[in-house]
Amino acid sequence: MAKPRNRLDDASERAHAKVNKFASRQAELANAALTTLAELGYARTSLRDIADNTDFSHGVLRYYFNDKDDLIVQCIRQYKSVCVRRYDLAIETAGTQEDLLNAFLQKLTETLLNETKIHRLWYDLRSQALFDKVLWTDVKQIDSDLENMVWRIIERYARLGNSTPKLTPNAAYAAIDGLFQAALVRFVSGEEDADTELADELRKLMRVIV
Amino acid sequence: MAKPRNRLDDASERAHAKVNKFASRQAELANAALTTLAELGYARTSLRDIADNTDFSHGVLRYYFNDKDDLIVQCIRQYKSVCVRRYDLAIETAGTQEDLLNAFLQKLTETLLNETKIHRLWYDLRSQALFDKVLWTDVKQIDSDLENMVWRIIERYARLGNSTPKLTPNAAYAAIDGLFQAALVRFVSGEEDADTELADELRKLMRVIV
DNA sequence: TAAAAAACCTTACAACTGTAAAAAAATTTC
DNA sequence: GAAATTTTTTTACAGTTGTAAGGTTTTTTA
Repeated sequence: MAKPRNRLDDASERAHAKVNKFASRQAELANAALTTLAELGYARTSLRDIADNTDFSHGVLRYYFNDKDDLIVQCIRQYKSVCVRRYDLAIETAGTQEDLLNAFLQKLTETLLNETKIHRLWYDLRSQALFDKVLWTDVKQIDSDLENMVWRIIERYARLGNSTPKLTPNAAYAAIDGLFQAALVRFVSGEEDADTELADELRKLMRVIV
Repeated sequence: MAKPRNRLDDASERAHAKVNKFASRQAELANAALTTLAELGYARTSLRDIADNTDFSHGVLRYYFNDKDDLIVQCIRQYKSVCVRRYDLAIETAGTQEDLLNAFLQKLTETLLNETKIHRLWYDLRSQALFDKVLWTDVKQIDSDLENMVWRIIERYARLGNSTPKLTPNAAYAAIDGLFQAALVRFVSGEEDADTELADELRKLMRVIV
């Protein structure tokens, strides 16, 4: 039986809707900011640049975010939600070591080619966080999430091959991330086969670290 | 027998001295810029910030460098000259695999602790280069020099142990650099034992990649 | 539907940016 | 030691920055 609605319910529903609307507008703007930042980089992006990629004026950004850092932190969180569970399906469905590795490398090279600029931004922001304490907490959180993601893959890879990882989660992520970053650098600088090189290198690396 | 000096010799000597003086003043300023950049990061450093770390006014920077990018490129070259041959002596004198690894890790953890800010700047500039083509050539050159340096170590390490490297120079450098970068992040964020962790992780990594 | 509130836009501002030109000081030249 | 040149400082400038305040429009409220 439906609850009879009274004035209080109406008010709280409206309030709720308002919060949601505010949040979704925030997300919309953060998304536009993400695009702009990915294009220009942290150092070269102004609030006006970001606003130019929306239907709003740059003053509106001040309405939805306390300041520029606040906006960028929201951006980072937006990024996180996109990238952190990318490989989970591949991990679960893979039945053999080779399947798992193929699925992982497939996704990884795919995102290297298709989301190049976002990855470029990620490394930019991670560097910035070393100078700007405000960004630090969120960046660290994403890095940790990525590390966990990589470790889930490594653990499953090891289990499927009846072996054990030879590195700590820390080191395994750092090494794989290093290879990805280097491949990104190569790809941005015009090497078209950066993706297949990355896959080859990662195959060799996986072979020795588990 | 001393060559009799004539007017032409004098003139060319003076010209030479002048060039040297200009170059050494350039180097002096680039060095100050390096310090400031290391402190504040690329995005937050203005020409006035740099000049404040010298006895000169910010207009002088324009006299010695064409523009800001020119100054920063000189900075990067200054950095390169400092860092690229850091491990050569250790490589040459080491007689056993263990000696070599110890010497390498010793130097590496030392520079992690003592030159933290310069390393932080390096990763910052490498990220910037992905957005700014002007920085690209010099950054790429340093990256390549560092890769060669790491590869000399790996090759010698392998030879001393009668084994062969299991990764390409590319991948070996990327993995080791990844570990170093992660250790830098940990150290900057306050983990005091980041250096010993780095050493442990690198020992494990070296064991499996050659 | 009039009043109130929220959402959004325009404009303004003070600080800072890289660059440039002109003035001053120091050095070199003859 | 006067003139010319180089080096350095000062000052100026036009553009950009993040931020804020004051309106205007739109939506909600009663």
